Amino acid sequence: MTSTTSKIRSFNRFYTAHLDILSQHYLDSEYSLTEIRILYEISESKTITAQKITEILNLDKGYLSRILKRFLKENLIVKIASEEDKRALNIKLTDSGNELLSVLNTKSENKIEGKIENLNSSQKEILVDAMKTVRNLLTENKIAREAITYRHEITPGDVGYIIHLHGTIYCKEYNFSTDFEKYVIKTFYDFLEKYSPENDRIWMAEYNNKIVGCVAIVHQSNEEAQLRWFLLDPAFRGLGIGKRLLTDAVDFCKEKKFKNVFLLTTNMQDKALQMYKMMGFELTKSEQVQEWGKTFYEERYDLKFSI
Amino acid sequence: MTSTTSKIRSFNRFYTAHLDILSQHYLDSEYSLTEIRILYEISESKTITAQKITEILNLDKGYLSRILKRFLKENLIVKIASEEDKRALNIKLTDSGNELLSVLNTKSENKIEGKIENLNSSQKEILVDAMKTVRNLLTENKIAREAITYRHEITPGDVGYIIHLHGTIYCKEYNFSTDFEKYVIKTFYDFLEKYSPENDRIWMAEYNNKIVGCVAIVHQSNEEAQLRWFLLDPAFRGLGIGKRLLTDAVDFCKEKKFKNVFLLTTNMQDKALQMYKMMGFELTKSEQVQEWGKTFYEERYDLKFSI
DNA sequence: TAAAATTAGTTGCTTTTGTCAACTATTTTT
DNA sequence: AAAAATAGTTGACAAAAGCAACTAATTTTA
Repeated sequence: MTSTTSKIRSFNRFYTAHLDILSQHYLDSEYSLTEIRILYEISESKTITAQKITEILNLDKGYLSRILKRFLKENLIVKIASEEDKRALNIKLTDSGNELLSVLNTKSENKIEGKIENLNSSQKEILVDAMKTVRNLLTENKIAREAITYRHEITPGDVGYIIHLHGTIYCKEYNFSTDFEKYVIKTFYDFLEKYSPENDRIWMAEYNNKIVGCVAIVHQSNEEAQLRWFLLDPAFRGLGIGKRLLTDAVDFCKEKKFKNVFLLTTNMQDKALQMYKMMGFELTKSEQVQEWGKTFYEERYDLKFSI
Repeated sequence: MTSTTSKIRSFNRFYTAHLDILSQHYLDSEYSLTEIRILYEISESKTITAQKITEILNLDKGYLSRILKRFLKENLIVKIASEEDKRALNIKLTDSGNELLSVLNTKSENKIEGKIENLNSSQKEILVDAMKTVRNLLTENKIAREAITYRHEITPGDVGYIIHLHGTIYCKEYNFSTDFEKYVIKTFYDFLEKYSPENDRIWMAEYNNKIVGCVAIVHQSNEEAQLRWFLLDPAFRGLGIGKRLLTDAVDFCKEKKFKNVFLLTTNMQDKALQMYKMMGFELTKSEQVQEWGKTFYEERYDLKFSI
């Protein structure tokens, strides 16, 4: 068994080598990698103090001072005495500094282009998405709440993906067989047959353009609706996504003036049950059944809206 | 619009900073990053020549020679005269070299552990998968044929994912509406209702544990079968996956002694049509229809097996 | 098969890169 | 108003890396 950590270390070694190759071309130029990074930082923030650069790039101030001195002599930067702090100097790129950087950037981009030239556009998308995921997870040391987006219009692929999530998650967590997925497929087919954009709605939570959680309200009559397909990818629990989805669903029921909303679940879904109860749902029926390769209680929960 | 290249550059800068932070701890030890990498390379290949190390790590041989001299003095390595080439020396780690490296490795792993401690196991899986994808795409500058795996047992989640692929790909390529996905859901439900493991089969091609292509054979009688759901993610075309899937499907038909296999498609699927024809399928029917928000020809192709 | 070219590794010398501490001028804290 | 901290500069120095000349062995070539 190789642990997560050692897989990450392996990736780190790989990426170190990869970055080394990309930075080779700087040897052609008369500037070192550090010098170019300094130029890049100056360009990024338009105007910056030396102090700030040492912080960002972890450089010794004496070392940086000398590099900036050279840049000044070569007319790549200008130093402008700061108004607020007379000790500090605001550093800016000159036109020729900008030009140099843009030449170097182009070279760097060509080098990268060469590394991905055989990938088609979909593959490039896969690459960029994966990088985004790596960055997100490493930066935050968690999945950022802000990285989760919500929507409720059904677009092609959504229903299939939600079925897929049901199949995999229920198999992983409760060891349900493929029969369960077949059952979900049936429920979705029936739903789509009777789908009324007015009275039915599916909410989806997404991370990196992938659905990670969902819930739906399906009207049964003008008075009653069913809450269905409440599901959250285990990787995305504890981020308030479930609460947000359920709240949206219940709010929709109120807005549509349903008098009652119910849901069918099993006694196994402990996490979901907890949330249902928190939203005010109450157990109204419980029955032992044997299905999808398991024995469990099928339960009905109801939430009545008082007038 | 930010291009792929600039997104990659941005990731590179991010990861450079990330690696810098991780390597900070080497400042505590009396060895430089280069020296540790050398030790690591020696340990990896059990026994290695100096020449090989210079190639792998891009080091000057004079520089390396001196580092190895220090390692020798400190009893971290031994140099054993090579039998085959009397100029060369085989380098090996001593016990204390191994010990040092393992201490450093543990430190490095702790540092990484700290970076991911708030991720749960599913999130760690997502991270590792994403790294694998990045690595795969950058190393090969293409998707490696060997990275594609094939299987034909239906596991939970498969059917949902295949429906999802149909929905997204047909929308992307032919602008089909969600009605098409609904139709696919119906076809799968019907299939699962009558599914016979003996006479029906679905083949799936996977990359990184994700389905990227599929095809199925559905028996109609003892004599005839239908080929269905032939689909390939655009990112994975041109790798021979389609051919492999179709060949498997046709071979299965031969094995099951069907006399005829047919498929229904549209005139729009030019790429798939080409492959069908290559496999020996012939057009037997063509009819104009208006569906899923488009007008097109629905076509039937047949492949008869001569006795 | 002997001379020429190449290769693995070492060593002396040099440049580049980076560190440390002392210093000035200014700002912030007490 | 004095003390402490901060932005930046400079001199001295050490570490990291590169270059070229050299030895000894191996491979190529003619």
